[in-house]
Amino acid sequence: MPHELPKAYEPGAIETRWAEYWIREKLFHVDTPAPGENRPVFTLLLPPPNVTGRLHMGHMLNQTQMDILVRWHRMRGFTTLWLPGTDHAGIATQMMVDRQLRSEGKSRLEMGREKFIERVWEWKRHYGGAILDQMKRLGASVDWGREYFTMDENLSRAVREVFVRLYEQGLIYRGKYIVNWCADCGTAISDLEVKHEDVAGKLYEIRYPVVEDGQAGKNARPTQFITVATTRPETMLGDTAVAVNPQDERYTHLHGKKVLLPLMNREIPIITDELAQPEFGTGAVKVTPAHDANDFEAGRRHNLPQIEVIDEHNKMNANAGAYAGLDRFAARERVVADLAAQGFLVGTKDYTVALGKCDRSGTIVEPRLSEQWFVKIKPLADKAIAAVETGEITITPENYRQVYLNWMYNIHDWCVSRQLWWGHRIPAWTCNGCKEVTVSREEPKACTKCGGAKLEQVTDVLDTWFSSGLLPFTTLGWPEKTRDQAVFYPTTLLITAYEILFFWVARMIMFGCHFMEGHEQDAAPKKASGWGDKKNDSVPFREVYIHSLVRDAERQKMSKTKGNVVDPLEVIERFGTDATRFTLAAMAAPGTDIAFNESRTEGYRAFANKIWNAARFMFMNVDRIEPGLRPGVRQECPPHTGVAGFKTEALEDRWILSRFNRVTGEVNEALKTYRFHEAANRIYDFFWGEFCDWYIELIKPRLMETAGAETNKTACTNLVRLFEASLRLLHPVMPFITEEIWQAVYDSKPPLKSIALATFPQADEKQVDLAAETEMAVLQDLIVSVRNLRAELKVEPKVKVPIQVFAHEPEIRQMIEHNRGAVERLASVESMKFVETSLAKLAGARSTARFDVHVVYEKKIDVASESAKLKKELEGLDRRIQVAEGQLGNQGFLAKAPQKVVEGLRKQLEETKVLREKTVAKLKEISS
RNA sequence: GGGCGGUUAGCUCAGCUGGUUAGAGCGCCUGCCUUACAAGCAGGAGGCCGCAGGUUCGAGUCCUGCACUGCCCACCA
Repeated sequence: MPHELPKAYEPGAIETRWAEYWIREKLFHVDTPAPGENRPVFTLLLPPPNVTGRLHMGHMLNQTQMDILVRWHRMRGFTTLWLPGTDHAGIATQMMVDRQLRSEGKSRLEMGREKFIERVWEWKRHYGGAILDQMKRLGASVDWGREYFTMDENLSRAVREVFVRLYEQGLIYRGKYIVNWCADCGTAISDLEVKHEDVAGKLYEIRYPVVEDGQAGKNARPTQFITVATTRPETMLGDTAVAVNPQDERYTHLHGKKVLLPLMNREIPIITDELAQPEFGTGAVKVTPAHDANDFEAGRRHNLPQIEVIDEHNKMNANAGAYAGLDRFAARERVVADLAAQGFLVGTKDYTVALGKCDRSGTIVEPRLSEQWFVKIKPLADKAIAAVETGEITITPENYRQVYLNWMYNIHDWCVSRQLWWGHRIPAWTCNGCKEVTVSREEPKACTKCGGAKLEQVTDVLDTWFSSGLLPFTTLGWPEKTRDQAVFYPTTLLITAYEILFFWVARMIMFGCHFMEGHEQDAAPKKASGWGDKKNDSVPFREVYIHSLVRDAERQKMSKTKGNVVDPLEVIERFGTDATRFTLAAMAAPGTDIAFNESRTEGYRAFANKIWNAARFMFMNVDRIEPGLRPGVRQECPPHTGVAGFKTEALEDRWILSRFNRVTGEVNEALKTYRFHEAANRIYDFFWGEFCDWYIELIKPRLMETAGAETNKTACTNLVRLFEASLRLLHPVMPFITEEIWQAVYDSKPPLKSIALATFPQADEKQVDLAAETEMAVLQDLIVSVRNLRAELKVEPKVKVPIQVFAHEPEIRQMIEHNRGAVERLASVESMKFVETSLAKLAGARSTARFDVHVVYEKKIDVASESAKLKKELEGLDRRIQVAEGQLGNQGFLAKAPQKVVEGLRKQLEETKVLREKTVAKLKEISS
């Protein structure tokens, strides 16, 4: 008994079954190719999801696109490696476990570092695989045998190696600088982790009394003031200067003088510095080196003291005098009130301030002076700039190239230390004695400076992106020189969301270009699409494709707080993975965001259902006509790139084969340039609109017993062959349903373990048949015309009508004659008669340039509405003729337009004229 | 303050390098249970392609300005 498809298409069961099968059979496992093996290579790194993550639509879009390309390459014979893994996600994971502990009434601090980290590992073992399990439901054809975790021992070793090397190269330094401090997370964060938000705030103008020469300072009555403006009055407690611009003549007389800092009664100097811009405010600015990055720089230029007044919990500290212990915002209110009371507040203006908030906790970030580790970025950035400027790495869509470059041009040193416990601990040790820091691959036995044996490892860990930035080579065995590296590095492509262009992509490029300098990829990797013959093999990938953002149906960004997050698994549950994948692919026009619309997914489930039913139709016939065909096909199934063993007996055969090849060409072309939507739509239109709507309908008679055994057999074989090839064409987008039907085609005994290993169709020029396409178009036109007429004449659906056809070209007439059966069946025609003169003027007739067709049916014509309609038609035709004649009479057009366009227009004009004549005749007839 | 994108049918969107009559899905209207499929079939209505100029033989497509809208980047108090 052959493999049966159930009557109803139920994606759930099919999809989980095949997802499991693919993994169980290790279908996507890639062995390291031996030297000399010459298949082209396609390598792709999965952007590692956070271990704490849950699958969202962005992931699904990302993975759908990757999987489409991966399957497509694999089917085209590339050695295709798609490398999966997860990211330890420092802050996110630590926070999650923290929260868990708190709910148990425990605390991280009581527990201690070691116990805590153990606990995180335990958490990871339990829940860390969740997101990858979800991925499996998507059908992602990754090599599960190579799965990694960024905290794996080998990857951690590589991280230490990188850190030490950078340090030795002078590219890592440590120091006390202003960093973005998140009190909630209790750690420094990088510029990228700060999101600015415009908020209505105030600009406070405060006057500082100038200390006059010869006066005894504090007790003297001030005679003049200098007014500064600030949005953060509480920081004035830590002011150590007031700056004016050296060019600003308003303040020349104050150069070298001092002011008395209100509330603190501290004398601070007036300095001249570019920091103060004459145009802004009063032109004088307070300088707080410990709480503002600009002021910090100015402070260094002028050797100013750094007075910290806010601590790591955002509370005022002892240096804030009377304000100590207050929260920074409470302090602000108090400071402002006191300044006003003492007559120092000149005014308050409404002012929009760009508040920096921590990306993760939402807390307002405090610029804070603290000891951190930094990567000196310029030398790395220079290489990363060159790689993109020279085109050694291409970025698609192209506008992101400039975005990337602009960011790189203006890059700042990268603060890589984090005051967390979970992550890669910085491989540096502080000597208990002399406080010297030793950076080393292994724990040092003695201090490099004083020789002391008591050393303690620095408690900070590295920014998570530090380790993920290394993945393109560390996952391939670096720092060892491995065969994997030789083959798979540089990876071919990186597909990711715009959000992490700087976080991740930029860092990978910097690290890759730096650490893989001099690397040469083994064998000549064949290009998926034109990245040319660029020599630089240090780059982490040759191409970057930035996909769009998935929004909700109202174009709103999905976010948990808004509660508009669409859970992909829920959508999958209802419509199936294939339909959901298809939706994402079909909506993924490069550069435009996707407003995820469920009704689209519903439509694509209908498409899957259509495929399903077409398959059922096929099997129904195969099993009746040629029960041995299914295994038979298996036997004669060599790897082929198109439709093998297809016999072109009839017009529809030539036509569908031609269309298949054309569509195949278009699909391949579209995938080459990441035009997923185009690939998806081409297949959709072909399968539904051509294969199902026309081809299947047209061959039905040939499948009927009355047609005879030979005809039956050919039709049946053609159907199977074409279907099988279409499944391969569709497989990258809809892997599950295609696998299910493909396996059934071979009666569960396929020539390969999976359609995923079969060959992707390639267009064969020789099978493109223009004549067949033209003839078919006329035939379809004829059938549709009759259907139209029937509707117009309100012919009862069940009634078959006689028609008359006039075709002045003998070839066309002959072609229609040949396909008489098709016309009769598909247009509910009782009989078709050819006539020798035009039928154009008859009521109940329709004309095209190629033929007139008349439906013979008694029906009173509504003369008024009919002639109105004809007049409107005529107007349109006249307009077209006028435009065309105008163009063709234009010397400029004739001289400059391409031949093809001119000729096309001429032909169109001729046809329009024929049609016009027919319409005129008809109008005349009706009106008379 | 800089930069980028969007504006096409009631809704969601295609329309690549300018070229013959601007497309699709959903929705809507009419009619069909035509033995693969009602998650279907057949037919239909619906568009000054945001506005104003310009370049061109020819503009939804290129340029300029404007309007509305979204996003990103930024240490001007």
